[in-house]
Amino acid sequence: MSKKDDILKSAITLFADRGFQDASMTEVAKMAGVSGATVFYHFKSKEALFLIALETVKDGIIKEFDHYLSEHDFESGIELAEGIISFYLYLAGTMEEWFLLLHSHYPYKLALVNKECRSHLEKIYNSLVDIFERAVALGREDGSINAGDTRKTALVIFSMVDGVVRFKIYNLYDTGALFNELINSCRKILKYKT
Amino acid sequence: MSKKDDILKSAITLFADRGFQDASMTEVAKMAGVSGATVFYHFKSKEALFLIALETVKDGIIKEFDHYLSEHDFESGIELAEGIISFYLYLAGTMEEWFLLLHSHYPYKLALVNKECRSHLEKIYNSLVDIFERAVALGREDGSINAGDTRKTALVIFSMVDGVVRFKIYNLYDTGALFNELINSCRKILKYKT
DNA sequence: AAAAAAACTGACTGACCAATCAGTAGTGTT
DNA sequence: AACACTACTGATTGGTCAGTCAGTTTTTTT
Repeated sequence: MSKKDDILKSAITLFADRGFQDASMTEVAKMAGVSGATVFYHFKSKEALFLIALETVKDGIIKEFDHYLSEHDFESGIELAEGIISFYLYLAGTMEEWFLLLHSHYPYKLALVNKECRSHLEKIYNSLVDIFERAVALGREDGSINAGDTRKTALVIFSMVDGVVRFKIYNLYDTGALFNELINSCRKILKYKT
Repeated sequence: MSKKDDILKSAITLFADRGFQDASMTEVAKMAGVSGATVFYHFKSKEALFLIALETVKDGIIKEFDHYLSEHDFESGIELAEGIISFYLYLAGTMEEWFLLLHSHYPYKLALVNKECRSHLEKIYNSLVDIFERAVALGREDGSINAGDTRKTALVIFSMVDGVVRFKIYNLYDTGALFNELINSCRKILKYKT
């Protein structure tokens, strides 16, 4: 792995763990084992480094979901939906850094004034909601899902799952104990007519 | 309102809007219309000010819910649950600062090393989940709710509602358009047997 | 009105941090 | 070996910030 990659990896860890403002470029450099000036040689500013970190997270999430969906077969829309939910929770456990970064306030503040940041966030959330939406649409075709508006149903399911992820990464509740209840709740939302 | 109150009010606004690290004591002082040193006269450190801000939010949320519940009558457990959800979303709209503060990363990081912070957060979340749980328990008694485990059902509903609130305060989706879908989804989760 | 206590302030300090720059080391090309 | 180019660094700078302190103003008490 190149030093540039080391820096990027350290940056993701530190931005996730401490937030943008509280993670210093000196710390990033130290963690990556390079001098402070080297960080600025590879990334022109702290904000630029953050944007590339966010882009890396974006690409990672999309790639992981593509891989998961291509490797598994599902018998119905509702099974696909349950698979996606399980994988989302699994990913939030193994790649906690990504989700901490996405749950921090900074990117959403930056998005208000920075087009690139806004674009990354939109891409991430649209991709995720699209994945949920496709499952709902499939289920409505095969009869396993009877919920009303496809997009809105996908959004509510996504809100719920992401809400549980937030509880997990902020150490508020034990998500493991909640998994079955979450799947059951989603099943009810999807199965029954609105 | 005393200057101490002015300072506290400004602190809540700035901590919510910029996060702990990015809100400076000088800015708090400026917004409150006092000198920088006055802030330190009333609050011994930035962290102490944050803790009192968090405590104020805690008291505010609990008081608002107490007031709402004492002023309204509900015919069944499920109606109570729907009322609570509506009021939670309403509060997140009118008192956005409180929820921004609760959705920032800092208090949860601080809670790992600071007992008082941990205590405030536990009080807030336990109070809120208890409110949801009482509605579920009531509904199970009067037959309007048939979901399984009371506590876990309350937790999942709370996750979902708080997830939608996060989308709202981070400007990700229009929550207004999602309100009916959210209420319908909750109804399904609560109404049907697990 | 005098004394005491509380509220408040301007000026300052030491620490930290993002960013710069001049220069050095390494790597490949001719 | 000379050249060019990329990767990297130590030292420095200008700015910001939390927190302190000595001293002033305001309020309360006697």
